[in-house]
Amino acid sequence: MTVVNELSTWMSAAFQQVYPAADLSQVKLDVVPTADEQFGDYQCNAAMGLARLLKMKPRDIAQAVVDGVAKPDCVERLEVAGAGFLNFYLKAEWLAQYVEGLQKDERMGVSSPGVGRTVIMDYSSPNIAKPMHIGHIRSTVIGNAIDRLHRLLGYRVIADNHFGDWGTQFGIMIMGYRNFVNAEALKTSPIEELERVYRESYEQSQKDEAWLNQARTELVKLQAGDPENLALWNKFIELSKLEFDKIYGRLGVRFDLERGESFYNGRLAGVIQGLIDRTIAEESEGALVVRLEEEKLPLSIVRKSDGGFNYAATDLATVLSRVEEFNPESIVYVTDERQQLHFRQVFAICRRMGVTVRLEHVWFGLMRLPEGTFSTRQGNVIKLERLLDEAEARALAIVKETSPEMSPEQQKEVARAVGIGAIKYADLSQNPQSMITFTWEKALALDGNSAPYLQYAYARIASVQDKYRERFPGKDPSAYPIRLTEPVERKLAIRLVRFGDSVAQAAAAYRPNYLADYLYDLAQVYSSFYQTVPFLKAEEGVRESRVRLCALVAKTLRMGLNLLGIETPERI
RNA sequence: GCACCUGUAGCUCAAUUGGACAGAGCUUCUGACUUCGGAUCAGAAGGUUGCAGGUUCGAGUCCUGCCAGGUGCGCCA
Repeated sequence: MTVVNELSTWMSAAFQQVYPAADLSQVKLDVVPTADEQFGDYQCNAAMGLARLLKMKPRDIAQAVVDGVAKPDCVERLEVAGAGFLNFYLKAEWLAQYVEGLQKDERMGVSSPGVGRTVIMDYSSPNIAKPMHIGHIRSTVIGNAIDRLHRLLGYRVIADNHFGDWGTQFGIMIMGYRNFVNAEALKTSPIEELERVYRESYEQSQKDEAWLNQARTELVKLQAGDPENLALWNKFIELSKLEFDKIYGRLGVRFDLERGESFYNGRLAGVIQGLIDRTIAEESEGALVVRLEEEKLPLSIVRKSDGGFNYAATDLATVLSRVEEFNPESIVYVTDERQQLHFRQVFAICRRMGVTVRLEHVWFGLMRLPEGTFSTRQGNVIKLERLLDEAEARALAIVKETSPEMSPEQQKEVARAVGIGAIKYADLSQNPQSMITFTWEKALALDGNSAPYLQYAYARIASVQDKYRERFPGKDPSAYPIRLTEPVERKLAIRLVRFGDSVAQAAAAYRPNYLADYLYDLAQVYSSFYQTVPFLKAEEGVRESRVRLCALVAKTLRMGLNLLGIETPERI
């Protein structure tokens, strides 16, 4: 149980006790961390909200609680301040005790609300036969962080990479392959060659009607199971997956399932028939549509007038299939903002079909270049591979300069962790929904609020601990109690205590940046601690207490960064 | 035309979902002991939160109207 939960529970009971007649259900009684440490460690803002309900002054309401109810054990002082805020100041000894407990707790105070619950995560989902570019990194990195957060909270997470492997692009693709492919190029860089072939065939189709018709024919043949086209299609998938796996390997991303859209082909007709039978869908201009006026949404086409199914049909079939097979509590999609309407329509249709699973669309802002949006056709895309290479190269230049004593292999390894970490953190530290303008400078920043700042803090702690063992061989810091005497130590302890809440909050809101914020704040307080008080030169007892605090910060940073998919080398 | 999103310091972004005087980083300026890693720390400067109203104890956050940008909207996924 986290401190917030404990205090919130107490707070509710306290209000209940003092105002038994009031209907408290409509007021938020939660206790939250204070915005500013001058107002204590935690605060409750409920008294202001209750003022109208009780027809009393907020400060009087708060004061009555302070006077009328015994404080919880952990609280030193409970004060009424400002307009009617209730400020909690925790006891130093209790804090120290709690922190001792965190050291023994492998989970660092993170609770397990997800035990026995299943969530399906649908993220990354690149298109077959196209290279991954910077537009794919957000879905992959944000989705993976949300995935990891839920796993730690005890959820059974099924991460599914829902490849785009069944679009109309395959007709054009097959035509291109037959006419333009260069076997040599296909061997050395398969995806780039496939992309080139696609582009050429696409251009041809734009100016050549016969070409386009032939492409359509090839698509129909493929969908009808033509062995030759099927073989080509499988080849595209195989080559693409090899390429994707390289990227996923570098990013530390793993999926439990890799089911492309084609996996659901066999179910499409049945699902659509169900919509017809239940009169959810109707015919209009030859197509089959679902009208969504009640939901105030534009209608959705679920089957084209030529009888073909589109992505709405696929997504519906996917939901039904997932529900049937895994019975999840929720399905979470991580895609860019352009798909908001689409998912709202799909979710609305699901509800009409009686699907009760919780459906969440976690959308993020489109990534664009300073000169505008990028697109495959304009050819101004930045390949993900190149971005990762560049990040590692820049990190390597710095590592060589600052850690010349390391072996070249070690430098490379550190540069990898730092470079990839920097890229991920640049994305995860901001609100997913904000639109981001890509610049090399920002994506690869290595100072200030960045992954290397956190990794640096971690590496310094590792160094402190090595030096401690060196200078005081055989000594166990845990034999000494944790003492919180300096203000900065108390500040640090409060941060440690908040880790569990921070993780829970980030997961519940699907907002990894809450956790990134927390970690950055923790590292800042630690850096200040590191700079202002001596560890190894402090007197016995104080020294051990501080070394123990260092260890706890290290543990928290390691766990927290791991949740963001960022590594923590012992030396950087 | 309709719908959704965004607008916060010179730049890039936060803001515990309605809470206390709006916070960081970058940039600029000042300082850090022959001490545990200076990829650091302490400090300064920088704001009418796009504009105008409204709701209430309290608004960057909610409502209305404008302005600017982005995205989507019957046969691509």
